[in-house]
Amino acid sequence: MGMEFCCTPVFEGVIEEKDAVETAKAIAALGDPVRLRIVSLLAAAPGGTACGCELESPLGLSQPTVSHHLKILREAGLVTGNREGRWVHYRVVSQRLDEIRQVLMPPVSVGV
Amino acid sequence: MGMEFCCTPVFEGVIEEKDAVETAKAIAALGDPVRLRIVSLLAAAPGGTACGCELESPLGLSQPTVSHHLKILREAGLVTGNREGRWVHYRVVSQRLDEIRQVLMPPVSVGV
DNA sequence: CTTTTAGATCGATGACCTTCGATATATTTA
DNA sequence: TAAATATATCGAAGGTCATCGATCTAAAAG
Repeated sequence: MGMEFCCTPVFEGVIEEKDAVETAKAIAALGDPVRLRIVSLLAAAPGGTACGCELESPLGLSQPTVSHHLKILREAGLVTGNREGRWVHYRVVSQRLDEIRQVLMPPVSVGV
Repeated sequence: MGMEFCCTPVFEGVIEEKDAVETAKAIAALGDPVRLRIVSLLAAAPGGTACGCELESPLGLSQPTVSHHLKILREAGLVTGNREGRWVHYRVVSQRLDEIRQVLMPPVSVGV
């Protein structure tokens, strides 16, 4: 119980099943090579945004498949989509990435 | 290319498909409620270790199922297992968790 | 209003994944 | 050696997921 760390350690107690299901769902959204690349592509895009149609070619996937992955990322809160005319501009939600990273904070106060 | 950050930003360039597959596999290993709880249980265990047989009851799963998940976590480098007599003492690999967290480092230099 | 383009949804298919009982292997104990 | 305990592996059943073509909705352009 030292508490000399900047962020709340994850596994102070044992994570409960209900929380585990919810957290795992968010992490699983990133546990796919296509979705990992989508996040990467959005982050590297000029202005940090890109529309779905711009992702199909670099990913080498069909439009429905890209739309499917974007939906999963959206539902996981990892990207947002703003419609502008015909296009939907997608953007990475950095705060959500931060949250997931904090969940994976190693249990420094317990280990070894 | 500022480099005013303590850690290497993730998405400087776009992650390549090959790397994405490998990284996604590691993240997917944590994208499961059971395996998330296993990591939590190991971290909370006295000395940071526990054998497989101690996990069955709190997880409410059969021995083969627990063994299956431990294998996935092992192959992802997230836990190590040291045999001592009849038991295999499992332990969380904090460094591996750190690596995954760094991969998810938000693209601060690009966003918004 | 018709055509064009972007995006979402539907339905199907094939692959993968979780789970278990049964069984095999490893190691200690009697 | 025989029995008991911990772990790993096998094979099967059931569910979930990624992917696509076809289709529908939304919005701009002609």
